[in-house]
Amino acid sequence: MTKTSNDKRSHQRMTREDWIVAAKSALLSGGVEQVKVDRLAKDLSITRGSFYWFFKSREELLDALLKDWERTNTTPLLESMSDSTLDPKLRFQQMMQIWLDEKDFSPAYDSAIRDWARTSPKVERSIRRIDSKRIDSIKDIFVAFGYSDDEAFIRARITYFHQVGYYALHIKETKETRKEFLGYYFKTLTGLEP
Amino acid sequence: MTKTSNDKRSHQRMTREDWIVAAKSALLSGGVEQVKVDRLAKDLSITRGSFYWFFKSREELLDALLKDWERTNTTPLLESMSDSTLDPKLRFQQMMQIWLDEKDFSPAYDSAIRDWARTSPKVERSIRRIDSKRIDSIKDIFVAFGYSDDEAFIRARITYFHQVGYYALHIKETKETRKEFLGYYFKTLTGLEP
DNA sequence: TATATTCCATACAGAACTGTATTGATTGAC
DNA sequence: GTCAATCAATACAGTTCTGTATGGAATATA
Repeated sequence: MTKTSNDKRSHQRMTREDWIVAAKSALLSGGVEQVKVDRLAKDLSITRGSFYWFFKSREELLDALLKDWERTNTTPLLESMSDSTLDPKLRFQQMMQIWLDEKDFSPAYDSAIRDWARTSPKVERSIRRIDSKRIDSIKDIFVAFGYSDDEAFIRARITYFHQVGYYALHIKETKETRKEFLGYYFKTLTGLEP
Repeated sequence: MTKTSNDKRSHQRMTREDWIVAAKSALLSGGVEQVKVDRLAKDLSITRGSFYWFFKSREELLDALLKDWERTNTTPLLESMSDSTLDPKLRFQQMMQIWLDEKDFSPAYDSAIRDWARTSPKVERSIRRIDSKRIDSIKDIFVAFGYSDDEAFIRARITYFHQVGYYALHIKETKETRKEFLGYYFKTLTGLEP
């Protein structure tokens, strides 16, 4: 793991948050199995003595990490999608914009949590709940387009699963390239002309 | 890991293949980080002495596992999709059928390898190559439908990424439910009436 | 400046793994 | 049945991790 060492010593003393940040970074770059208090300490140039002052165990850190994800990566996204007063076309475009911007929302964080869910029932439950909420929100948009409940549901699925798949493949493209395709995405997913 | 112990002793002596099968099972249920020669041995009720007779190291086992995936889970699928003499509508339906059947192809195996790719450049290269081939094959179908190169490409992406996302979410549905939705999938993805 | 609180270093015990080396048991070929 | 090849058990050394216990340093508060 040749990772840029996040030396924190220069800063001052450690906080609980610092450990979570380091854990997140390790999770993103290598999955849960790489977030070891051992390595985090080395990365932060500090000893595990500090860690065990802030956390009871590694598990407690992982719990905190999951909470961090929920707080920073799911609530804002959902809120930004649920303004039902707007024109559906606009809502759809706004959604695509959020996926594209990767500002209010980090796809990499999402993917990492999804991988983790594979081996942790706790995480599995958490992400399943979030996925359902997101799909429902997207479905609302298609209902507003005038589609039947069933078709709106399938279109929402295709839209959402497509995003998940896109991130799962770790495609590397510039935002410009992605923007060029936006028209076709709109046409296919909504079934309407752009 | 409450896993059904694949006790092999009753059978007879171990083979290289037996270890790979056990490794695959561990990979599927818990990711690469769970395939430890230690645990495999315990699961097979044998000692690691056997393992190190067949394999130089754990890494050699993982290499063999990746090869197994390529051999059993990619070649057959691609071949079944590339019969360009057929009607595109039929080809599309055949493809959907393969995803649905999960016979010539194991989505779970695919997902597990994809997770693994996150931490292994070797695996990453492998799956990236396969993904490209698959997307190309799907694109061919949309081109046969009469779509432009660009639009065919995007529709292929949506189709494929959607599948990847579907499996990444570990959705649990009966095949009957999935079949009911097939019409809407066809309509959305191909832009045509079923 | 005393002193209590907060934070960190160090040392220890132990689990879970990898890999090597050696010997013992089983099997097939003759 | 002998003997060589194949497969497996055991013991050992070493690494990477977790968690505990304890003492010492830094910081805030009085």
